[in-house]
Order: sequence, then C-alpha cells, then structure tokens
Amino acid sequence: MGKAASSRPIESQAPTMADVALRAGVSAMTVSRALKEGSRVSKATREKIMAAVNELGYVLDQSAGSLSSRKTGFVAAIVPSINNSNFADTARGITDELESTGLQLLLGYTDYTVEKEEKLIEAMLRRRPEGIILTGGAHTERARKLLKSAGIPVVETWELPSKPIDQVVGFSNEEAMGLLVKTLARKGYRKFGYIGGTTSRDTRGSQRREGFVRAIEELGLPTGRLVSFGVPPISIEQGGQAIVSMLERWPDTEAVLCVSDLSAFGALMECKRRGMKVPQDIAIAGFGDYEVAAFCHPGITTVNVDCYGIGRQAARRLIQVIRGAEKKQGQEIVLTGYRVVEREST
Amino acid sequence: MGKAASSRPIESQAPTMADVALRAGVSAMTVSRALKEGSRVSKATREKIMAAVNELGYVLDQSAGSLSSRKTGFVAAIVPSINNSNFADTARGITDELESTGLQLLLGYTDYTVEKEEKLIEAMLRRRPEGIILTGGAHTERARKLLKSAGIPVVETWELPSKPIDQVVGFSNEEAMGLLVKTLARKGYRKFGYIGGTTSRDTRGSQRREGFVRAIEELGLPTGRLVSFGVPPISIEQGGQAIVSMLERWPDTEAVLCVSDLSAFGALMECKRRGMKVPQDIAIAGFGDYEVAAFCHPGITTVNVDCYGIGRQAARRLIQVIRGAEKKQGQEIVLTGYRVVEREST
DNA sequence: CTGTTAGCGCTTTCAG
DNA sequence: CTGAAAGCGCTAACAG
Repeated sequence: MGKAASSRPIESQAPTMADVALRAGVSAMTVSRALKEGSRVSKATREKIMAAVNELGYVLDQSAGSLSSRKTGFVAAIVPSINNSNFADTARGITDELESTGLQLLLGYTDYTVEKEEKLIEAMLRRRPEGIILTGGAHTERARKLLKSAGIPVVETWELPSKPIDQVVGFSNEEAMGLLVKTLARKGYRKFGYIGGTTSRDTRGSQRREGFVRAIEELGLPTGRLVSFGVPPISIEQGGQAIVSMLERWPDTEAVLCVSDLSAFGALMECKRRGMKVPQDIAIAGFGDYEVAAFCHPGITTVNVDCYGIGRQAARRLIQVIRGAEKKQGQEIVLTGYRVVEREST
Repeated sequence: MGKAASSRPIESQAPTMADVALRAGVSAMTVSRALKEGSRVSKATREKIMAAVNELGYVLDQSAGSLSSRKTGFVAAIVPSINNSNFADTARGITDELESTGLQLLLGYTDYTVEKEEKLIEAMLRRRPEGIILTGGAHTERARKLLKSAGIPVVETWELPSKPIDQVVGFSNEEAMGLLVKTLARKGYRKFGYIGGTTSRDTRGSQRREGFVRAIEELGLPTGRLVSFGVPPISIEQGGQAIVSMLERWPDTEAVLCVSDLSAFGALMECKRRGMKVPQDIAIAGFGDYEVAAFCHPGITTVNVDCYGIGRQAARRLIQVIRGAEKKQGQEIVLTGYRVVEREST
C-alpha cells in the first residue's frame, strides 16, 4: 500500500523520517522537532506533519535518535527473580517512577547467581543505559569493573553493601531480622529456630540468618537450631519440608523464623496438615510481608519491607543524576523502612 | 584513567571501538569482527584485540551496531501485570527461550488496560523490536494499526482471539472454565457460584465467566449466582470479601468457582476464619494453579495452565520468523494445554 | 520558525 | 584474513 517511487519490490519497509518529511513538504529536521515536546514549530506545520505521520503509521526510531543525541533513554534494572512478589514490587516501583520521564526500563533477572548477573550487566551495558539498578551488594570483580568503566550512576538496593559501588537504597537485613527476634522474645518465646536456604548465594537470606544468630546470642537464648533446606529462593513447598526437619531434630522449638513469608507459609500449612496448633504448639514468622501472609489463616507475623518504595527511590536517585540536577555528589545511602507486623501466628 | 590525546578535560568517556582498534593496532572493522562470533580473525589479532578490550573495559555499543545492521536484537513483550506469578512465569519462559539467541527482552505491563497497552506498544516500537508478544486479543484500533505498519511478527497469547493479528499461542479460557464446572458437576455439586472482577477489562476473566455461565446452562443447573467484586485483577483480600457477599445472597451455594487462585485462596481463608469446613460446608475452586493453591490447606482445586510454556512457545514462534526459518506462513495458532487439578477443596 | 551540514559508533559492502 | 569507504536514521549545531 502506498509508498511507491521505490525501486524495491512490494515489501513494505517501515517508513522513515524522510518519508514523513517528503509527504509533509518540510525537512526532516522539522519533523524531528515536531515530534519532540517543547520545540517551536508552527501550528500549521505541525498539523501537516502529524497528518503525514498518521497516514504513514510512522513511529520514531529511537535507536537512531539516541545514537545522535547520545542519550538512549534506557535505565537497566537487575533483580534476582521476576517471579517473586517482593522484587516484582520493586520493579513496579522503578517503572512507575520512570514513567513520567520518558526513560524506559530494561529488566533482567539473575536467578540469584552473580555469574548470571555479570552476563546480564554486560548485555545491558551494550544498550548504553543511562543508569543501572542492582539488587544487593555481591557482584563479580569483572561486573564491578564493567560498571565503573561504564561511567553511569549505579544504585544497589535491598541491602547495605559494605563496599558500595555508588549509591545505595536499602536496609539492613540483619537488623530487621534481629528486630523480629527481639519482638518475639519479648512475648516470651525462648527456643527459637531458623529456616533458610542452603547456599549463600541469596545474600539477603544470609544476612537475615546472621541477624537471627546474633540476636539469639545477644539475648542469651538457646542457639543452634538452624535448618537449611533447598537452594534459595526457598519455596512454599520447601518451607513445609524444612519444618518437618526442624520438628524432628528439635521437637521442643517454640518459635520458627523463616527467611521469607513463602517458606513460612509452607511451614504453617504443613503444621496445620499435621494437626498442630499455631501459635499454641509452635509459633511461625516470616519475612517480606507478602500478600499471602496477611490473608492466610492464621495470619503470619512478618517483617514488612517497603519493596515498592525501594524501587521508586532507586529510580528517583538515578533520575536526579541523569537529569543532571546534581553532579553525583558522592556515595549517597538512602535507608528504607521496615517494621515488624505481628499477626496470629506468633 | 588513561585515554589521553583528547582535547576534552578529565571526564572519562566510555571507550569506543576506534579506541580499541588504535590500541590493538588494527582497524575498527577488525575489532568488530573479533567481537562477533563466527568471524574469521586470526588468533593473534583476536588476542591483541581482546587484550585491548579488557584493558579499556570496552563494551560494544549495540545501538550503533543495530542502526547499521538494521537488527536491534530486541523482542518486546507486554503482560497485564508483572506482579502475578502466572504472567511472571510467561515472561520467564520468553526470556529463557530468548537466552540462547542473543535477543533481549523489552518487558512492559499494562495494568490490564488497553490504553496503557497502546502507549506501551508505541514506546516499544520506537525501539524497533524484531517481534512482539502480547497478552490477549483486545487492543485499541490504533494499536492494531501501529502493529501492522511495524511489519514485525506479532504473537498474541493466553487467549484465542476471534480476530488474531498474526500468530497465537494460547487456549480457550471459556472451555477451560467449562471443563472445571463439568468436572465438579460430575462429583455431585449442583448449586454453583462464580466470583470474578467487576469490569471487563480483564478479558481472560470475562471469558472464564462466560465459560462458567454457559456450562451451567448446558448442564441445566441453577443459574445466576455471580458475584463481581473489585477491579481486576482481584486480590486475595477481595476474594475473601466476595465470598462473604456470595454467602449472604445465596447461603445454600455448594461450590464456588473463582476467576483465579488468588481470589479462591482469599475465599478459602475467609471460610476458615468463619469456622466453615471446606469442602463439606462449601467447595471452592480457582484457576491458574498458583503455588499457593497447591500447598495451602486444604489444597485448592484449580485449572493448571502452562504459563511458562506459553512464554517459551510464543518466543519460539517469533524466533522462527525473525531468523527467517519460515517466511511467515499465515496465521499460526498454537493451542497450549490445560487440565483440571483436583485437590481437597472440592 | 525552518533548513543545511555534519556526524553519532557501528556494520555492510566491496577490495585487496 | 584485513582494510577503506559509505551510510544506517536521526539530532546537535549553526545559519538564515
């Protein structure tokens, strides 16, 4: 349809800006201006151009534009898993904050491995993002180097890395888990158990576990009741299996804290299946305040984290640097809030 | 650091291919070849180049490359929500299938509105993806037009649109819900109720509802027990509120089918909270086979959908067209499987 | 307000 | 196996 005067056969190529310009009887530059907000183009000209744009179904080629303007309009974000509502919330926060800026999100997930993260970082840097958001502070040396030579702002989230690359938006998982222990200790529980994954690739999980151990020690409570089960992220099902193991080894455990609400929910359901009463026979708590924790029965005590806010704030920090409001004034650290939410499971 | 011989001040620009070429003592073209798989470059030259690449921390600029090669290496995918494990699974399927091809995913979510979808489609087309995957068959007219003039393969998923744009990878939500009704009717349930969202913006939800109504009619069972509650996607909490409404209006309902497992889970927990026995007092079923449905107590009867497979197959269809294996041979429709999973809740 | 010229960083194409 | 020239589609910079 249309688009004649070409030596090529029928195949309809996507129209270019020159095609629009020709049709509107102006130069390509004027078309470029008309399609950009806040450029001075006369109303009549703009209307002619818009008509041509609509007739041709023209869509700006941003790759070409960004090569010229040296701004790609991309922001990269890397999360451990997309299939985890905590991180999905963070991704949503990033997108929402980006929406009004015209920046577009390049999202990737690492499956909780730094090797995949490194590959992803490299793949994304090939797209020349104007900033990048990472989860956690554990990265390969090569990834750190690539990030540094990229010369773009970096925000690490969800933790407080001991060796931050650039900016940080997060909280101490150790302290948050410690707070949960102390809150429950105050209610009278003494024999605490912990359920988490087996490897240390989930650094937030490791930090929570450390926070648990340290808090138990500080309070002078019985130590050692740690069950590691499954490769992180540990699932609902694995939470159920883990508590079986816990009950076999330490049947007199009074309260079980889990690395996340998903494992806590699995543990809770397994207990109910076995006819145990929660919290009378055993108390269970999780981490992350997933929707399931709030609405299951009994509701699960947990630590609420501002996942969405982490995303928004991380994106906001990036935008401020990208849009040049501030000239990257050193390593900013934004602490995000968390709070223990007590429910019927404890 | 390094990178002298420039008139510009200290600020370290990202190195370009010319910088690498200079350092390695070859032409830019040879660097380009060395960085591309399966190109003939002598071992010695390649080593020199790789050394220079590493020293400079060089990363290929794919925007520039794709402008020249007319291949962006992008595939776009649009889902209703990223924070829904069914769609997250589909997104994961797409990414996994794409991984070996070097294609990169541009992911966006619509919040279940066709208006946001249209904007997203336009934003993504500006990046010149080589193919695009959509959820469902409801789109604005303008979105359809944009898609057509883009001249790229399109795959609609999760439904069987009556007016497909191009390819389809999905299943009939109507039939799937009908199958669930029939399965439960066979167990003796007669008075069926349905819980779903209020508007029709969730087209899959509407289709499931239609499938429910039609199956009930076909079986000659009591009709009309439909509760609409909340704007889709209806949450766990709203599922709980909806069943309260159901019980008030039709207290003798025997089995409640919900538009998704999330609302079913909410309904189930609300029943337990009220001391009702499931399935003795009331049976509950969901849709989607979310992890929570499998491991809650009692387990929730549901319809398992191959979410991950939808993603993989959709991506595979796209890749085949993109990589030119087949010249877009008309409207392909791939039917994906589903099956009723009976658990203790019915 | 509009046009012209140049060039972004890479790859295609054609020579060697 | 390597290089030189040309140009992808757009926008910065300058001119008018």
